[in-house]
Amino acid sequence: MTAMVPHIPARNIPVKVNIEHAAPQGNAANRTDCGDCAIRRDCPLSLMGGGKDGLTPFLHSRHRILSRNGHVYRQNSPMQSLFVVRSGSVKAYRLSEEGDELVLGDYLPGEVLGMDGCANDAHQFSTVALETTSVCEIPYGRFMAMASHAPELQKRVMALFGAELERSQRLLMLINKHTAEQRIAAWLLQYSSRLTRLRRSHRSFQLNLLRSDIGNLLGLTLETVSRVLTRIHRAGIIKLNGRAVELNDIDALQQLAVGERMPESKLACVGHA
Amino acid sequence: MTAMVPHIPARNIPVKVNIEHAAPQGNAANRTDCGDCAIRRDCPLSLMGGGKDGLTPFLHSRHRILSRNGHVYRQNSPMQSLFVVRSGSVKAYRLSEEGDELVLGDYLPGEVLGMDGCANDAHQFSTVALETTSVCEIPYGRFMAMASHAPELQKRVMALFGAELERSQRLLMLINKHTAEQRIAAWLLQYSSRLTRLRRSHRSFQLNLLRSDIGNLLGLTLETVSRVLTRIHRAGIIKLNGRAVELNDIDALQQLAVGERMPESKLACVGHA
DNA sequence: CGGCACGTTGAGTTCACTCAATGCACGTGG
DNA sequence: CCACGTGCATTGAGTGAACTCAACGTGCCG
Repeated sequence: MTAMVPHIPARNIPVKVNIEHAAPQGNAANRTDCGDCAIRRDCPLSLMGGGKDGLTPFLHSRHRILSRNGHVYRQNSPMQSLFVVRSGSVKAYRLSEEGDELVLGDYLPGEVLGMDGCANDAHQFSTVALETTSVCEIPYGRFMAMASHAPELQKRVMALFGAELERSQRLLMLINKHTAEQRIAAWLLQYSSRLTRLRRSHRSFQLNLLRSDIGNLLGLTLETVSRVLTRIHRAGIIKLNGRAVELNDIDALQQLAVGERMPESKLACVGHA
Repeated sequence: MTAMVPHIPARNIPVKVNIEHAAPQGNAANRTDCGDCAIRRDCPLSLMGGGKDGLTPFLHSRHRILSRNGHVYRQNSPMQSLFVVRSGSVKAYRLSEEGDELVLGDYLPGEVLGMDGCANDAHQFSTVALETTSVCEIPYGRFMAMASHAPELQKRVMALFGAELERSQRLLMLINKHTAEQRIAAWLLQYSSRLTRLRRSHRSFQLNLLRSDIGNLLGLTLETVSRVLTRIHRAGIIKLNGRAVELNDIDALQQLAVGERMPESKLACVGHA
């Protein structure tokens, strides 16, 4: 068996964080400007390029830098802003009445947090940084005020809502009717394709969630996640090294995701090497 | 064992349907008026009582009567309207790429359908009448146009979205971390409390979903649903007769829902009678 | 060094699944 | 009228996928 070498430092991840788009700290009180933003091309809330002059001057959006385990907002807290992830990643989770955690998903740069609070002005779940993370905060009230005069913007709000719904329905579908192998394969593929949108490598990436989080998200135990991942690894379909993942055979992964059994040949030809 | 007597006719349910609030057919081309609507007190989209004069004159909302298995709208069809259930009930389901059905929930009178289409102007799931059902159709475009001038209305739209999200997250939570018994107990309780809002009996009601639908919704097989229901029935916690349900011991049901084991005494004292 | 967080792996169990048979109510057509 | 098919539900027997419990490895940090 290969030695298990989690390469990602555990506690406080000092990994490469694209701090580049963080405005110079201590300057202008964190005021951000869409014009300066490195992800403005991908930002669903930016109006840059839409012909207008950008949201910032009207909205006074600000950025915030969070370190690992820092909360963007907490369940039941009043809803005041939307947040766009600029760099890093964020986990959404929810505590049940009985106190156990349910992971609902994760957010990557260019994705929007906070829609869960629009219902009754209180957030339905908590969101926490998985690593050092920069978010752009957009006051919800002003944003909606603008939106009501700009059909273009209103449409985007709706689209965001839809995305949120779609996200949770996909998950439901995945959990409801699929095996552990299918869930994990599908999740890896989905994660990969989200990276593509970010113009990052979709073949080789780091998982930002712990095994326990993945399990929690997909309705599995962490042990099962671990077992399935190493099984797929041993079949040669992915390469796995702690949280580092490489997708060697995306087709095979897709086969797994739709319920095809793992090819025995794959299992054999790797052996115990 | 008690004889199994499904009391509900199967194919085309001729059950008492509150046709009462259906405007006189053939008159005024189905035009409805919130002022006449029997559920206006419970209607989340009516402005009656909000001080204004009701939505209808502006919106030209109409009602539609569907018989069992009639679709309100279908997955991927363009989104044009919101619908309020006035009587009857509606099932929401979604077909995956592989073609299998996932039940997402059901809608009772006073609940709003159609929010799933706001994302990209196409519905994310299908909705179909479970029995003879009357819905009120509200043109989405006009509704949103009104909403952008009436913050009161805009708030409601947001609340509807939130409700939709909440709904799907609750389901996720139920499926992700709970046993068959817990899922069914919790679902029964939730259903019961929805009936309370309708001022119907929350102790005694008819299930509008088939066993297979319930299973599909809760991530179980229909056999498991059947087994669990009869087990709870035999424990004396509910009374079950086909689709007719009576909650005898709501406390015990709540215990089940949070994972308490079924009291042996209950199992014993009913025996095989 | 010891403690901790995270991950992997094994052994045994169990809950929900699959497959299959049966029962009831209803509708249809001879 | 009965015979038959169909839709829905119940029930049993056997299986298996994922669970629980438990041990151990690794790397980090105080």
